[in-house]
Amino acid sequence: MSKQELTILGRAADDACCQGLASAPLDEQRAADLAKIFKALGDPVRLRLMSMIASREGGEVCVCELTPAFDLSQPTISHHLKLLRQAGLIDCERRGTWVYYWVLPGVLDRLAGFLAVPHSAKEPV
Amino acid sequence: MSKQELTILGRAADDACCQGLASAPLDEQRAADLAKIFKALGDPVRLRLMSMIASREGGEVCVCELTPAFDLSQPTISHHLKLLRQAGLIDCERRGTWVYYWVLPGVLDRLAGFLAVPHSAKEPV
DNA sequence: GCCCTGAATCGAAAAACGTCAACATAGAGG
DNA sequence: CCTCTATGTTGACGTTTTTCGATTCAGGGC
Repeated sequence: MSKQELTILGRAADDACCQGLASAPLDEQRAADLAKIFKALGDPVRLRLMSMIASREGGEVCVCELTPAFDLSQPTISHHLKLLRQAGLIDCERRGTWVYYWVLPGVLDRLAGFLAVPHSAKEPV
Repeated sequence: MSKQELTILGRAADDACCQGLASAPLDEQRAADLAKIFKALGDPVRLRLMSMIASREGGEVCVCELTPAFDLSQPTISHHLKLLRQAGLIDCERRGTWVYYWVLPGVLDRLAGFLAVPHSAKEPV
């Protein structure tokens, strides 16, 4: 359950951190990988899910706490969580009856690093 | 041509920078505003467009330089540029026959700040 | 004025997406 | 084993998105 295409996209975000959006034109492959990540964040429900998970003390949230926060059916939430997982943003683990989700460490920081031009690159001092 | 809904979404990203994704669960409104921005970046073509514009020495690119970089029709590129503009990420100006695009200053940094948890908030030291 | 070039808009078709109801699966606890 | 609860999966449907060709608009030059 916890291994999907995390590696690929994780790598994508990883590489991306070292060559930001504004440092050079993206090649098609990297653009495709990164677009998948941004697309995952490009939905209000998924953004809120991410926020609920990321802001959680302890880093983990049970699905049973996420679902009732929305006016959506349980399968829909499950579907959104799956997309976030396939984008390499979160992962999950079943523990008895419940499933817990957490944000993969470093992903958000790498993504932020990709967006923000490294200060040094901006101002050569 | 240069004033669309830039203000609204620009504000959204602005507020967001002060209350990151991981600091507290996003309310519906902010989630919707921010999702629009991420959705704009959630397409390979638009990501490449953003990158081509952002990485440009001088900060400006003529559409006539962007269009031939893709295997897509001119109207399609024009449409993607419009979406990026409506998301508050770029702006443009006509100069004679040509139209030039640039990345709105600070937008990418604010977005990055929204994603990356402020270091201080992470480690209270 | 007329035409030419660059870019945006319009209208339509195909593909992708978000959502649900129905069903399937995984554990816990009898 | 049977049942109950918590999640994931499937199939379908309406909406949105992506893309194009055709058209329109804006300026420059004749």
